[in-house]
Amino acid sequence: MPNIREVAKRAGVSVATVSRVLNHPERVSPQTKDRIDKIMVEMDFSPNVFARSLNLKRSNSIALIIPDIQNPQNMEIARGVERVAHQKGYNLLLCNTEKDREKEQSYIRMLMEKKIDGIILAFTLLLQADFDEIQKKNIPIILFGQNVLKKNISSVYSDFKEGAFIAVSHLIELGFKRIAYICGGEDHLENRDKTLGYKEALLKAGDKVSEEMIFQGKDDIDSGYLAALKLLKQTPRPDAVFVANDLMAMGAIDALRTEGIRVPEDISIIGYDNIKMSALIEPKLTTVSWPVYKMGLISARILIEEVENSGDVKMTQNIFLSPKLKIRKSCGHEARVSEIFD
Amino acid sequence: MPNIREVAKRAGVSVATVSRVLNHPERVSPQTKDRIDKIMVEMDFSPNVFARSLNLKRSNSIALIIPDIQNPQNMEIARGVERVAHQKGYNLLLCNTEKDREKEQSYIRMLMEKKIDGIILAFTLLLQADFDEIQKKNIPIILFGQNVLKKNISSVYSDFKEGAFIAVSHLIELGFKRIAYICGGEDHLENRDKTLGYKEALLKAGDKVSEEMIFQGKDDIDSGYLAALKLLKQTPRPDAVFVANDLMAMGAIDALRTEGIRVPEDISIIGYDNIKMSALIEPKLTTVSWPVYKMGLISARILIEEVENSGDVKMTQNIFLSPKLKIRKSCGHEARVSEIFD
DNA sequence: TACAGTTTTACAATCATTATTAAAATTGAT
DNA sequence: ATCAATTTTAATAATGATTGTAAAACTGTA
Repeated sequence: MPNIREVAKRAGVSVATVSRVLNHPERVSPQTKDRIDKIMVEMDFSPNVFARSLNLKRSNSIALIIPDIQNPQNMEIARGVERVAHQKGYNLLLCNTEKDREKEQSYIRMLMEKKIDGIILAFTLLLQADFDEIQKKNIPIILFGQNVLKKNISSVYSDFKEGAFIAVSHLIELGFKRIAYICGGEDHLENRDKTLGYKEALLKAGDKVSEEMIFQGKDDIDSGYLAALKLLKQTPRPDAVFVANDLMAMGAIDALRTEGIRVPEDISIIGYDNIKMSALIEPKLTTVSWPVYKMGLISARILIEEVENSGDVKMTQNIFLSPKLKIRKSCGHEARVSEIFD
Repeated sequence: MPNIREVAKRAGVSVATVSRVLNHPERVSPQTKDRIDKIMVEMDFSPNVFARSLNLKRSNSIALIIPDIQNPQNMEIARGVERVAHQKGYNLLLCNTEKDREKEQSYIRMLMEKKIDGIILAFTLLLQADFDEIQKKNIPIILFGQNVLKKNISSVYSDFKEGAFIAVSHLIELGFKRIAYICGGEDHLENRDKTLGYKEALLKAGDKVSEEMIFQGKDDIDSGYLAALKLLKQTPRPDAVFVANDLMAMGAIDALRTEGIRVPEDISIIGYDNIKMSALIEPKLTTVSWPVYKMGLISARILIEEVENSGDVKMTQNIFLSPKLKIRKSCGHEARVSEIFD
């Protein structure tokens, strides 16, 4: 593993010239550049990144912090981010917080010490104090999926309140009267937004919101299963359920099936996320889709932009992509429509 | 962001002493250690990782290379690896090759330049030449899921040939006579192993292997769907299918359902992987399970062990975990058993 | 040859740490 | 108080690339 000095010696030039070939090739004559390039491959030389980073104060890596690596939506973010990062020559550090604020904070600390170039924070549990800490260190961050505009922090988000509103309004239009709600962990802001959307849709339709119709889940399959079992004990039994994500919806459907309840004939279900699997279960899940992968791409792009233009005045971008209803079978659309016209 | 010199000055000691407090606290008197510790918090000092790495020639990060971030099994590996890495104070670089050998090579090159401490290579497409390259640089690697022992390279694997053998043997025991096979990308070694297992099981049972019963998939849902459609055109129609992974199996079941073929009444399906979702579809999928998450944990553990003991003589470990049949509904076990006793 | 313009050099400083070696301080025993 | 042994600290070198400055060595043209 040769260093720049040896390359310079072999080429009969100064280290400054070799360095310039590496960093400002336009300031070096094409002939010498070619010659030095050749010698570098020949010697299998590549500049020592540690030394370079020490000097430049950049690591050429970005980090993605997600709450749950087992959630396919989280992985879609990662897929998008990885793609852009690799394409732009950045490494991607993956940080899975397991929905644990302490682990998230520990990661943040680790990353700041590591002098990471930038961070994408998805569905964060951090508090304002934590953000202040990060901003003090001047590390660019992108907030992903957070519908709260923070001063000087760029964000990429989808409106989960709106999405929930659309979903529940759909159920209302189909004529359902007792619409239950299985919500996700309330420490996550986007889940609170969904709750707001659920309530607002009911209120707008003149229905009243009953807390007994809200069942607490924890964003994963098993908690969806459990919530559905509880929900069945409710009398009168709900005739439709809005589930805050597809994973829980799939758990819920599984529970209903084991209990012999038919979906959508006995109960309609609507999910959120439009994960790939939601089209493979029986009945195919009606759900709210939002462009996670694309949002992952965008996040990485604007993060890297911020990293590379950190000299200029900072431009804070807040990018918004809307959710859309994806109608399939789990709300028995066709069946219901005819019922309505009975 | 103070440096070690400023801390030293403030404490009235030399930088060497501060450094020793950081790295060999036992070689420093408890009083001065305490005093300097206090000053370090006070000044919010943390040692510069670039300078440290430059000196120590280690980055404190490991990389995980996987072929497909969208495959839940791949993410289970990542989950295990991330857990151990974080616990031991390492950062995890995530590299998604998208099953592209060029991208995999480009990552390897990037990582070697980055002087990564170690690499976990899952389901690699690399050739011997690539390995030689890596070994020349002396970077510890762990091969994941590769049933090929390479000299001086530790590995963690499950026997996919055996798993396929178990699956197909199960179908044979259930009395199926025309057992088709939807295989995964043949450039992946573990898929070739599964093919071997499929053939061996048939041969052992005295059945003959027919190439027309083998359908090429590409490891994802859609290719499973397509393969199933082709399979239906076969006459006589297969009465059971071994699918090389659950993702494709789910795609296949979806195709069969759209074509009005019942599973397991008309065709039985057995998958591979036992992904969480496989228990949520209708019918619940019979499949072969293997401990991916655990293997992820182990991989990270032995990798970090190798990284940290790189001074000692190297111990090559080859760790093996066996697959197990998970019987659910998609082969119509109960139904079939009774048929057999008719 | 002289001149302007471009390209390259030599050298030092910088980044922040750790390892090595040598020196200083402390301890206990006499 | 003295000496040796031990502990603790200091001083310096090494890690490898980047950058800047001032001087030198090349171009080609007139």
